[in-house]
Amino acid sequence: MREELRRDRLYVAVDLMILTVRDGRLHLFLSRRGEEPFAGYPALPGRFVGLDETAETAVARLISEVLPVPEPFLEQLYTFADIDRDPRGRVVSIAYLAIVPWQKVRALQASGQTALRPFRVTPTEEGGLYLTGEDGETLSGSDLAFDHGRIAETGIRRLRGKIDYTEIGFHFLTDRTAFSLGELQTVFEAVLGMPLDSSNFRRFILNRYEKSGRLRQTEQAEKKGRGRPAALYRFD
Amino acid sequence: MREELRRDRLYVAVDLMILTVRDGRLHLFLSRRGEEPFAGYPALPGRFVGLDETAETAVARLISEVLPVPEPFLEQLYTFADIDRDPRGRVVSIAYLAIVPWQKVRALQASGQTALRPFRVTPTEEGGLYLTGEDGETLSGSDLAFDHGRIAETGIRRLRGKIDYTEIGFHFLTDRTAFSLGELQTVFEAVLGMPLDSSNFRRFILNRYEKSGRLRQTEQAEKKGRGRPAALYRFD
DNA sequence: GATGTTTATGGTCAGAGTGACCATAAAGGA
DNA sequence: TCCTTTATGGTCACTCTGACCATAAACATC
Repeated sequence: MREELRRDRLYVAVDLMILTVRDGRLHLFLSRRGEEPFAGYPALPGRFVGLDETAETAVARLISEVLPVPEPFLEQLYTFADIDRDPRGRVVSIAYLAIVPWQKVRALQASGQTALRPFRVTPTEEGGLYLTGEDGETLSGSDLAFDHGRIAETGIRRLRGKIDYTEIGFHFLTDRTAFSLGELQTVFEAVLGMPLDSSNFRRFILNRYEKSGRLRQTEQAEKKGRGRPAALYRFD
Repeated sequence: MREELRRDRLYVAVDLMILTVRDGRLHLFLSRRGEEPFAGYPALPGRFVGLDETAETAVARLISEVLPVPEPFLEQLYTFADIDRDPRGRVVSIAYLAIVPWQKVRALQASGQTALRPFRVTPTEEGGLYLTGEDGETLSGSDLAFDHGRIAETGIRRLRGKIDYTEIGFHFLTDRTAFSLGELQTVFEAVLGMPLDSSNFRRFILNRYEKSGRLRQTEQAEKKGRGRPAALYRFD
């Protein structure tokens, strides 16, 4: 979409918040804009919705272009339709939330299959947030292109609000691979931004998901590092 | 918007679910389409979003045209972007939820200021719903124009899910006018579709909202009909 | 190999919240 | 006056949750 946007019509785009938990911290993937407007600014990956695609297919195509992990978890977040949110013209943006396991991103990072960069997310007391890049670069919401700061704040708030009464947290872990409750707790702690009591956490999760059969303990046990080996579970 | 839609571009519309509680039942307001497509079908009121308006202003203008109650509660619901949802062309619809107190609608009804008709909402076990008009006309979701049945189902599900951990239920009652806990309970029962224990309900509401000061008991008491007069409360 | 560290797991206890009841208060109607 | 109706208040058992304490099973260090 290099050409100018026409001023006499209205466009629909999707913008995508891709989230992961890496090293016990919540991270958001940002691209860097190459073109005006906001050239050089960090931004959420986005694309225009074509006549031949739904919002969902547009998002699926977008993620396959910028971070091709198979079957990421997707959820529509909110639609932003302020008149002046894009200086090129009138663009209505349907924002989506994507959740990917860090483990799956890692291979893509190494082989250079993505230009996205992870930023550590630190929410502020007032509902805002700031973002820290791997090189230490620190951004606040207003440093993002367009209204992407506001979109990101909305997404983080949504995620935080949903994690303890939906199964959304499980999507940070690799599907079809067993995980320990400790790993799941790390996800929850990263999302909520506070430490949790492991004993209470385990009781909460097992009461909620094991009795209903959604979560099953596997035969295997953890093999690696320090500490007592954890039992491994499988979800769904 | 009588002219044809162009096939080479994309349009954005808002569709509005206006809900009220009347006689202890949840009602949804529907219009009847006068033109093709779906001429004669019941539908959610909607309008196209112009270049000079946000989605919010489009919704505000829409409701002032079809059901002019002052300051209705509005909340964005979901954006529907299926390719074939409108046979005229590609129309992306941002659905909104509006909540109005029945008392405020009544005057408009009497003076013929609205062509909308209230339909009693009855959700089914499977997440669908059917709608009953004042004349006994019964509709299922698939009897509505476009994908409005699906939109309505989404809205009802959202409302039910939110009523007991947000203050959304209060918006069914007249702002700036005191109400009894019995009236509030009627709202909750209508939304949830089941009777509640009045003693437990009162404890729930007072614990939740009175201690934080959002809900205050007024000096007044109910005057009317049978039974012990209720204390009147004011919210916010 | 004994000891300490680390992580996983299990249990207790008090307080909050909730559903199912029962009881009483205050009005109008028969 | 008695009955019905609605509002209000309280009890009791059960669940959920946060704050702890204790034990288990691995590795690390000396």
